Amino acid sequence: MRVTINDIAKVAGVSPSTVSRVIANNPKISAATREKVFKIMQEMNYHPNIIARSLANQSTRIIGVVIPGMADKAFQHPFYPEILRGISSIAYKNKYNILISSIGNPEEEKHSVKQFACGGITEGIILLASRTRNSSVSELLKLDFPFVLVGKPENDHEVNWVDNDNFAIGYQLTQHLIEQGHRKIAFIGVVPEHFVTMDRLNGYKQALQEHGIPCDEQLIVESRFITDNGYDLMKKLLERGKLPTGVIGCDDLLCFGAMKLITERGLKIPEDIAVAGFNNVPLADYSHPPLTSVEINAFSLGSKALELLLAALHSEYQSFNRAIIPAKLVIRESTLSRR
Amino acid sequence: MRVTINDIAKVAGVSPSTVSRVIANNPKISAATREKVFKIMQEMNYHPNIIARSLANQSTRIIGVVIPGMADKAFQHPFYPEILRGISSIAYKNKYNILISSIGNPEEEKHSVKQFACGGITEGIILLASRTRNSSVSELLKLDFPFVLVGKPENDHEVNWVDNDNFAIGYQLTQHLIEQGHRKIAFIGVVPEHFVTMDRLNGYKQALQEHGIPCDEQLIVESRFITDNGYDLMKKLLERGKLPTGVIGCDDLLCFGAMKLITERGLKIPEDIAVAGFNNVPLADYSHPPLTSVEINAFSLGSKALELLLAALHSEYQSFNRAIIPAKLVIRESTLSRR
DNA sequence: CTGAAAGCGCTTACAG
DNA sequence: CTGAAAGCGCTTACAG
Repeated sequence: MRVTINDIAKVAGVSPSTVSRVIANNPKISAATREKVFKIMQEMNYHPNIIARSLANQSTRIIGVVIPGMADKAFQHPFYPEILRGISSIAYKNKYNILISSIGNPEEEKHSVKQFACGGITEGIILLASRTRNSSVSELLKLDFPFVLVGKPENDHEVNWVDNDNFAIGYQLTQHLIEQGHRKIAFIGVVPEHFVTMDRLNGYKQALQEHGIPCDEQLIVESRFITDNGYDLMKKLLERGKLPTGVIGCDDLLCFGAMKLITERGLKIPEDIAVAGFNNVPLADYSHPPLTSVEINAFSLGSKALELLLAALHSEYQSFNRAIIPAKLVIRESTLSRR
Repeated sequence: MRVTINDIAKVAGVSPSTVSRVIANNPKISAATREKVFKIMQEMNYHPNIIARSLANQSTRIIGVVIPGMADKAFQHPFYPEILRGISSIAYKNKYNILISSIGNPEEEKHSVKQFACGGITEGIILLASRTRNSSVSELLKLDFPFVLVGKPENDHEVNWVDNDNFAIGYQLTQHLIEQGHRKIAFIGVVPEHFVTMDRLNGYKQALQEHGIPCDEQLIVESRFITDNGYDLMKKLLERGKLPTGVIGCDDLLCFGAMKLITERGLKIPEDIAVAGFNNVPLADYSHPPLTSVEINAFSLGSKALELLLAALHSEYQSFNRAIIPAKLVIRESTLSRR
């Protein structure tokens, strides 16, 4: 069916080895035969079979991306496409391809990870963390298969990982609100199983403490899922009889919901309540008022993750590396008191 | 290094063929040897090499997904993850894997498409349309490689494709506004190169016409990119001296921007201006006020696309199929006049 | 500079 | 029910 190396070898009157060497740009081939073979390859519309090459080379140039959150609606967060873009940009530069896990539930995730790691399809895996206890991490560790985690692992030392400094981010955003004169600052959307939210919360607590503001646990609203909506969380907060002057939401999307409730209650943002989020989603600019947030550079999280992975694959010596991607406070109207 | 079929054959004292048959669950193998071989496979932690199997089978069970819009920020639209989820759900059920194109610019896209199609890695391709003139379509057509387009092609007849009926959707949404008493309805965000937006616009025009409302071209605001923001488009509209009572944005995200400007100008939604969009992004529920939109079922677009592709791959006879995914008007406060 | 041969790890008619 | 052999389409030491 398809044109193979043998077909063009025959037509060119050379051996398959020679054709292979022409393709590989082996310098030992004479210019004459190189030309001749190339011409015939063109004419016969030859394209190397990547699978065969992978088998012979023992190298597939495919990396797997496992997205645990893909099952649920959270996957619609702009964060994920940005990470994928980042991964993809580095993949292209290094002639790698990206295989993504097709997963609905944790069962399928496990299966995907196993298949990627044991099936010899992928050379390495990028795992997008979503839960604190990620069984895929221990699985990959057990298999001794190269991978990079996007997000903080349970144990720093045996894993390659990339993340923001979420503690610092939480601290920074809280400090910004304190500087704007707030002392009653709520923190909504903490999911205890998610390191990200816990780290941000701890940053918040630290900032309060350093400014001599006692931490009121009643101002902290937990959430069971990262997808819970801010509207309900905000409502829960108000039902506790707490009326903060500032609200930090663990994600911008939560903030939009919270802002809706605040407005419905006839309160003004930022005059009555300032609101700030994390992740700087594109819409943060277009909410009403525009939302102060923290740009986490998801693109860089992705590209750096693949860089680490490729480094690990091509390095002779094993080491466990970590990369912290800088984040940046983006101040908008939702936290600007006009005093 | 890795355990191969030969290794376990030796240990089990059978031939590699037998091991292969055990793996393939060939019924001709005796229960006894089956058990024995399975046990040793377990003990030795054997996993078949997918690449080798692909080469022998001439079947990779990998399908490629090419995302032309991946280059730009538009990829952050919740639409894409949803499509991917849809594709992925069907992929998992059919034991297929998904390879995504790593592309930044049209050049890279072309390269990806060629590689996927000619390299023998993927058995078929799902192409997410983004431009009217998609060179990848003609490329794949020329290569006679199986693919399904998500979005409407230039020529219906030679392509498998999946889409919503965007004309009907545009019509439906416009009619809803007309029913709410609006006669001065603007339509913003038309990108002439995008079939989607043109079809929706034509539906709008048709609805106006059927209700005896003359179409005022001044009320239609074009956009150069799908990523243009609604804030600016809305501003452009108002600068023309046109003050509609209803605004339809070609995408919900545009509407959020438009709503921001409207509110800034001291106008009320929906009392002064009703706003409605398409695509029903998750945030439509949480905007202020909640945004009327059209649910396009992106998940189904994706899953149906893969279903069509698999059908095409496994069918003996070639045919060009088309699937229209139903959409549903979701009415929220942004268009509910309280008269 | 080029070719014959072995090998990558599997599958599958063909015999028996 | 099982094995020996050929083959999938490449690559790459080894000779020459």
